[in-house]
Amino acid sequence: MNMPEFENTLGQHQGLRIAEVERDTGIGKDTLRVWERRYGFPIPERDASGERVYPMAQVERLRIIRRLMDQGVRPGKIIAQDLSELLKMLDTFGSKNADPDAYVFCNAMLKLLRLHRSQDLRANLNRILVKEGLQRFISHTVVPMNNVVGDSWLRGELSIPEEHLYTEQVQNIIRHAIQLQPATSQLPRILLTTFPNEEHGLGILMVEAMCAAEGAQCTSLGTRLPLSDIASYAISGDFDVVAVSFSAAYPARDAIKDLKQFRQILNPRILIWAGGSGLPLKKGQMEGVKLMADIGGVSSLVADWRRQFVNEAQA
Amino acid sequence: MNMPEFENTLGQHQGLRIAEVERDTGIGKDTLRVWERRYGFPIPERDASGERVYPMAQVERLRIIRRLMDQGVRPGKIIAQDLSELLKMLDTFGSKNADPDAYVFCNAMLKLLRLHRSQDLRANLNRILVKEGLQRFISHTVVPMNNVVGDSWLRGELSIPEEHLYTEQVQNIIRHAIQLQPATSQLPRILLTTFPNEEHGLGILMVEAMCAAEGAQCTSLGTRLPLSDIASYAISGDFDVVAVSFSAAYPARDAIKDLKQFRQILNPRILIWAGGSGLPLKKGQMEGVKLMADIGGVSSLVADWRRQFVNEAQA
DNA sequence: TCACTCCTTTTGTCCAAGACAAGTGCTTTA
DNA sequence: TAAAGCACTTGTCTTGGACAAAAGGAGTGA
Repeated sequence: MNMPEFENTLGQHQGLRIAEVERDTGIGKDTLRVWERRYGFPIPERDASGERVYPMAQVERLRIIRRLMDQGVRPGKIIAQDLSELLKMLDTFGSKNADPDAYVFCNAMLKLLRLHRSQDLRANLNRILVKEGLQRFISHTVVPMNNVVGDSWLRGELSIPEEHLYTEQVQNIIRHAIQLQPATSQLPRILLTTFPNEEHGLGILMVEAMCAAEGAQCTSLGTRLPLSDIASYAISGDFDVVAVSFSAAYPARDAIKDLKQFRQILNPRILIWAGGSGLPLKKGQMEGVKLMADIGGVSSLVADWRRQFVNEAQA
Repeated sequence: MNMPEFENTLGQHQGLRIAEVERDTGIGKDTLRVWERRYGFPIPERDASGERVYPMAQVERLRIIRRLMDQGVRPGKIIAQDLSELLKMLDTFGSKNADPDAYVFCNAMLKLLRLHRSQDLRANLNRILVKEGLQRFISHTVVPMNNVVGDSWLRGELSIPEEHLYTEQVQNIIRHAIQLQPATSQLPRILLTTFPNEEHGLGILMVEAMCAAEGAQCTSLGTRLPLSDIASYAISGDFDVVAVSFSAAYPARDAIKDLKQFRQILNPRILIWAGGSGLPLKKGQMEGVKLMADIGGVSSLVADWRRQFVNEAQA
């Protein structure tokens, strides 16, 4: 039962133990050891009893590698590479900024974020929400901001706390707006959640906001729900749709694989709506699975569903 | 790269892999293996390639063992014991329901939860919030409900989706109430978050609610933030206090260890407030770390801080 | 009765090197 | 163009041993 081993005086942490590196980078212990064996990185120092101690520099580099891998780069290509190479590679990843107006606004918000002016950030976002309405706020403000924030984070221009702060603020605002919606009994009944490996709840919250604004009955179960539990809850609660989202960090193939598996165990009567940047849109359609290509399309998805439902009811 | 392995048809998962057991019980892979060797439990089955497959029954039992250990029981005493013995022991630890009124109310809410009547659940909770006020709502309604829900879940009377639903509803209500608080510039400035292994945000949200109601400046960064990032953000944002919470799922051992480590890297000027059921309260005080034994005490913690701050300012 | 030290037992984490299967990507074939 | 075969990549699991921190207990002295 070994100790954190924070070196000598005054919180100078010179290195982390393997369990701590796993915590901070999300890379498993086994993986760290096998990388060392195979690729020659990271090569930690050893403490008095021969256990690995990872210098902070290596941990930082591991974080960068992790980010690149989240973008789909394969570890073998990058682990042994130079640090400057890694940083250069990070720059090549970035999303296309469509709307120039939004772009200007986003950068202003980004500046507030970097200055940790959370109050101002919230006030500004709230202002836009009131001005534009919930749905336009989501599709024309939150979505581009997510992209800008995501890109900045990728390049290391934003720290993790700053990224979290942004997410918290936006979530609060959206949740607040949803709460203000009057209770409804209109169809469809939509169940919202994410799969066990997806811990980001912002995506599904945005979907909920769009649907709630259309007057649909939304029930959110938060994140990380086992597939079988979602399926049984959806049946017992008589839902019409299960909506799930995938963040960019979700491995694209797993998304497809998990969706297929979920489609198999879910009652065929219930539709699946899937969205998020972790989803490869080009991939083939599945029966009974609608891909939400952009968040703006969710409104029309609800409308389409109602049209079909009415048709079936008439038939 | 082994798969989640959802067994054959219809989402009948007959067993879990060791990584999944770790995820669901919070007991580490190494620990599971060493228990098998030493105590003879759990003894999982093996799949075609010789890898451990834990039957659900064993996982359930592990959950119970885990819960008992969270209460301070030592593993050697209980791992080999009979299941009925374990359940009996668990009853002796059942959270003390002090207030009989609260108890009745909680069970009514529990019934709503089991019926998936989320609207009614929300309405009821909201009613209590309005009637009692935010702080009393938290300490006299949410806390007992958390206990009741936690106990029910442990005994398998609640499904995971039901537990999630509860958490979502309560979080929404509390977040909503916090948002309604006017902006303040009173001290202390409090930074709220959780450590990387703690994914439950309800605890820290409750703390935020208590502090916000006292007029303190609260900034929440959500969950799962690396220690070094918390520390640097707290310094750069000129915070007076960092508040963290530990759910019952957090290994008590790690809670102390991580707190010590964090205390070392955090600027000594900044206080740490730590709370939650994952925290062994009997444990010795640390310099510069206040333990929030019960959520009701948070208000007075803020008051104490202010008194001390004023004294120092006068000196 | 309490507080302290010393000693034994308990207990979680780490290590090493090997094995393996799922996924990827390249090449060949129809 | 698409399917099929094949080699390569990569994360996870395996075993049994080792060790240090924490907990419990015994003994001692105030």
